[in-house]
Amino acid sequence: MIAHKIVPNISVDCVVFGFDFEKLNVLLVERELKDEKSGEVIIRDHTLAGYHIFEDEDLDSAAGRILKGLTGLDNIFLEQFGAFGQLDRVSSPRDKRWLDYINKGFADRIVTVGYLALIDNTKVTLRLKERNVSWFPVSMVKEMDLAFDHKYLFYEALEALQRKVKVEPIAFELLPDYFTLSQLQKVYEAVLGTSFDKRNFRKKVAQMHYVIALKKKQQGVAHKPAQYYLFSREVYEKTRKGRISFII
Amino acid sequence: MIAHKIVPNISVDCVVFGFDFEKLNVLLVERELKDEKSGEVIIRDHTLAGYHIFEDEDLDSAAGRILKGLTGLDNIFLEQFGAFGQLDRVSSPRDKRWLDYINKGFADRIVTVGYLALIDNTKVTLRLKERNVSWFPVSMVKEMDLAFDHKYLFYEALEALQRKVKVEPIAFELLPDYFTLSQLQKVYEAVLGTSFDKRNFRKKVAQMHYVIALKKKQQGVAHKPAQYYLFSREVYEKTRKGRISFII
DNA sequence: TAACTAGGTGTATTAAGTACACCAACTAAG
DNA sequence: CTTAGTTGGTGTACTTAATACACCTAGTTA
Repeated sequence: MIAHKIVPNISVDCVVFGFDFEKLNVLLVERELKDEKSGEVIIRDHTLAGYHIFEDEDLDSAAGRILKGLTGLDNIFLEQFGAFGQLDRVSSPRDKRWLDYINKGFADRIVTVGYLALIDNTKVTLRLKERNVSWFPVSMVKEMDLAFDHKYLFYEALEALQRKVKVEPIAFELLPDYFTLSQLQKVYEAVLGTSFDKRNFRKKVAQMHYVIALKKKQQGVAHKPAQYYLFSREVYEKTRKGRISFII
Repeated sequence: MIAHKIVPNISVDCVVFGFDFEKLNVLLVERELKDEKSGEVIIRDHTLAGYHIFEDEDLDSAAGRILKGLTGLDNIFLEQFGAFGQLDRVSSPRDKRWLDYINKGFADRIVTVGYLALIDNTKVTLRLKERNVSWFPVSMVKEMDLAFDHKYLFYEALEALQRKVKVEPIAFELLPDYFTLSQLQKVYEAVLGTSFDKRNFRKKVAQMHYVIALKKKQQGVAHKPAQYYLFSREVYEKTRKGRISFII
């Protein structure tokens, strides 16, 4: 492993969303600081997944590297949702204390680039517990105190997700390759915090020619088995409507 | 004037759009480098409006400061459209030469935060020529070589503008406080690069209750005088529809 | 074999998008 | 003072999408 040189004042934070067929979850890293002498825990709270960038990597690569480290996955959906450089980003006494202990060499003034990541829960669940990383329901995160300004970044990411999901086919990133229409509906409901009428929802999906029915059906479920569908990016790219209308 | 300490590896670039009732324009700064001995011009091309951030200012403040310097205006519409940290951002020989001469103290690896700015042309036109700054039609910029990766940033900003204008009432930022419906239509057409049917456009505007007819009319024009309208952000905020439908 | 569960379907109404043509009000030129 | 030129302003018919709403189906489990 090559030792990479860190850029001290630029970092990347990832807000990683996952869907467990019930609700939307966020990946948080537990931060724990023990007193050197007594061993007593001084700080225990949560942060987003983030780290400084290296001198020799792009921003996107840095985000990819961080996610790979936490989830073991490559090719995760990743998109910037903003850059954050408030002077008071690291303001609370506990954050300062943390930096005093841990981050000694790093600058006080850090600009962080926020990345929204969407992952298919069924592909992970793996190496999360080795590290102190776990899923938290979005509803719970809203009640938690996160380190630094990460609560703010979380909200910004959530809003970006809600904005984008209405306009781009990114909900599929939260589902496995094959999914049922009920699962698709639940993702939209979980992300947007609403509920849709089943028949109207399916009517809408029927217009999306890039959501394609498979021959497979569910098996071993205690009800009428549902049909599986897949999302074809290829068809999407070809048939996307160049709507030039505006809706404000 | 206080001397501010510069953050060497973080900068802000502004893509400033303006509308002259005909077409969309972008503000570019002429970059000129003369040979120290001969006085011969070695480099002459254009860049976006940008500069490094100061240690003691936020990103938004930095962007605001840069715009204030170029246009004299405060309270300009400003929004991030991305952060750019490619390793090869500064790649061409002329860019390297430029940095050798001018930017001696600065880092090679610079992350820049891109800001989209929209301004009402009628309020500027002022102090632009004192500095080597001027408006270029978007169509012309597409044909120009800009310094660094600024051509790329320009396209990213243009796309962000086109995306946002369809969904948020930002077209008004490009118009004076009072405007006619034809002017409003022309902004949309200039930004999106299309044309709309006049009657359908006006039908749509009629649904926007935050576009309010004034009693004033145009004067001294060689045709039927048009009515003036204004955009009320207040009404917009109150009446914006919480559409939870998705259109993909 | 009955109870349970989620899957799957159609119709009527309303709202919005689209295509399309003519008269009105003002100035400028003759 | 009349005409030409220019942009402003309006309405209708048709098509498409959004919404509201209720019942039968195909499996598993008790």
